[in-house]
Amino acid sequence: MTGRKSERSHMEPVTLIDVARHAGVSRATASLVLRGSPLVAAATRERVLVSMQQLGYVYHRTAATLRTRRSHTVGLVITNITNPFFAELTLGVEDRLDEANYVVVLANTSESLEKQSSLLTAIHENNADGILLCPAEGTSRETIDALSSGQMPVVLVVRYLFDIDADYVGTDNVLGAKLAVEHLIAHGHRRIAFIGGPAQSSARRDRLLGYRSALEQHNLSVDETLLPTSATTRNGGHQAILSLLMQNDPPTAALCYNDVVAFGVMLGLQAHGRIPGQDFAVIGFDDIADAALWHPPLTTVSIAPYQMGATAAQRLLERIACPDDPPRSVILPSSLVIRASCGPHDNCA
Amino acid sequence: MTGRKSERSHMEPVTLIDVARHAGVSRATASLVLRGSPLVAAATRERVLVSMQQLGYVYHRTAATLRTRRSHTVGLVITNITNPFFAELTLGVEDRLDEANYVVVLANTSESLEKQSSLLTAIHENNADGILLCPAEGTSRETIDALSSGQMPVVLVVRYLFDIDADYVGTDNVLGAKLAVEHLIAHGHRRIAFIGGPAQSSARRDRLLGYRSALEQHNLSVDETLLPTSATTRNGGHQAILSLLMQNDPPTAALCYNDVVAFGVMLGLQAHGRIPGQDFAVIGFDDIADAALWHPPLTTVSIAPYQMGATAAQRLLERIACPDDPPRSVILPSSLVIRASCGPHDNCA
DNA sequence: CGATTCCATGAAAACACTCGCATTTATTAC
DNA sequence: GTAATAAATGCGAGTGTTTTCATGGAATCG
Repeated sequence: MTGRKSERSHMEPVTLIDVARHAGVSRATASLVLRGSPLVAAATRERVLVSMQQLGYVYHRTAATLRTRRSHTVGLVITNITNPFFAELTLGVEDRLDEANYVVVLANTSESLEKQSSLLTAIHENNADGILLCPAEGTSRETIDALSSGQMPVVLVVRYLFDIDADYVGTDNVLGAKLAVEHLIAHGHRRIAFIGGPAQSSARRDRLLGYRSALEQHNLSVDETLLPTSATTRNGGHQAILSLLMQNDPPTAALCYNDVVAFGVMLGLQAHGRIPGQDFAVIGFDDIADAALWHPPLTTVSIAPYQMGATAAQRLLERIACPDDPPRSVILPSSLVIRASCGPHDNCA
Repeated sequence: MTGRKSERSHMEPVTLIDVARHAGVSRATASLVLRGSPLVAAATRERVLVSMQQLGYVYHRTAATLRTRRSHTVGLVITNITNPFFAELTLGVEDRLDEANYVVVLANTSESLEKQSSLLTAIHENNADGILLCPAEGTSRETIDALSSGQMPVVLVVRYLFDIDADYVGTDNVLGAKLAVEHLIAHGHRRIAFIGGPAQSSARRDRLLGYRSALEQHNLSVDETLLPTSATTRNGGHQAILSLLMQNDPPTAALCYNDVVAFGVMLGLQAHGRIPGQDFAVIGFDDIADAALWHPPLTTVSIAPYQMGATAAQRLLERIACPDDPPRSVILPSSLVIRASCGPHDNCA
């Protein structure tokens, strides 16, 4: 007898026709079973399912995609896979899209335009039904235009582009930053830095807007040397605070572009012999899970990454369903979560 | 005149036939151009390329996959997207696979078997050419068998399964843990904890093996109450160290399952008024980028996540090329990176 | 100049599935 | 028992690409 296994190992993949033949029905019926159509009798359905089981059939989504022009796949393109903010956002996206029976393809650009461009075409070539995109720094409107003029539904997350009218889901960065800076001012700080983030991103610009507005409202001037950009990493924050502390008139507090940068800043302060929350006030942005665990626990602007992901996913589903609707922006609220990184008793006058 | 744009927006996607017609060749020729075949004259090639450009043609990989049975896609299934270890490993995978013109689909199980199973079938249905899998805790051999008997090349990364002979790329966990514990012993520690990790994973078991072996070699007994498992997160480490410190005879040092857990442990120590590196020695595992940035910098077992990803990718490519070769294990070396979390002057007798 | 070789090209068959429509079978009402 | 209706199934064409094979044309050589 020939070994069953070696037969197997060279076997052609089993198709719907095989299943149909095995179950004694036509392949159309088998297809209906597959898609849970009510048109097929319970007994028949059962028989077909058993055949699928026995033959080890696996659904050939690729072929189905070709026919239906629907891949049940969407791409999620983020800029920094290392940042827990995006991890949490990704979870929100996946949960919502799971419900709708979509598979999400996660891709990471590391803020590189070339990488982004090759990832986008890869996603496009694979017939994704839509794309969730956090545009890398310097992304041009043509990139988005090329996608949407090619019928690809796109919704921007976290960052938007100024010169293009596209779907966007983000948070109220201006308000969040303003609340944070007001909190610092209320604690008596006058020299307040704004640290980090990609120079060109809408997120940094808007947060900086809130920062400026709060200072102006309290008749404080903005010192442009206190606004360093940085890599959006712990290391970036680390470097930035170190060089700020070297200044003649160093700041006494900082609002950071995000929590990861804030962690780096706190580490840098410690390395410099300063104690965050005592010597120096630090506020983050995002409110990722780790923020509450730090020592001291980080005061930060909460922007609910999970919910943001879920909302963006929802928006994309709507866009896929109605490709001709006008673009919409969804701005989620932000709020200040007060912990201990601005002083032992953060509640102020 | 009808608006060009609205025409566009309802236009059928442009196919190879359109391109061929536009360039005045057959679609076969166009296809050859697409794949860079030397069979087509330079002038003709140019003409076709221009047509593609002008018509905005996008390659329909799905259709090509159907025909060639090659999707140029591989799945990478990890257990914790939040852990920078996996982020770095992912980078290694992507870089190697990019070179080979593969697209990697990243999927995250959060250590859930149901999630893993649904992700695996999704990847299978989408005709991935292979899968890189870090099996979630409790994964059965049947899961892998189902895949490979269905002709799907699989290589395990980071963790292996005991009862199955499959490709595997990992590190020398036993040696790494042994080196770490010996370092702690040399620093005079006698009560040494091993904290965290998924109870059933090969990685925890092997690291524990090295831990035991080092203790035995120095005639130290193993206290089973010092070996808590935990969620493989900062929070998990945080909780674990807190309850360890509540014991009658608490440990004075800990080897942690990985760096993330070690960070949590250090945070927990601080919250408990202890100073890691002075009061208490901590060693991590992985050597992710953040390890060097912590305060104090973390002594840890380096296992080169990026290289591990690249190696695993390489192994998968080989497996795809030669499906019938016998499975192979690749064990990468591990080494101890001494920094400051075991004392101010880590270099010992 | 004729024959041989070599290249470039086009026609058509796969690939595995879905969908509209036609056909068969079962159910019910009178 | 028959007709009308409803339910279940089968047929065949279509999805965009790759690949084989045969053919026609150009180039080369004796």
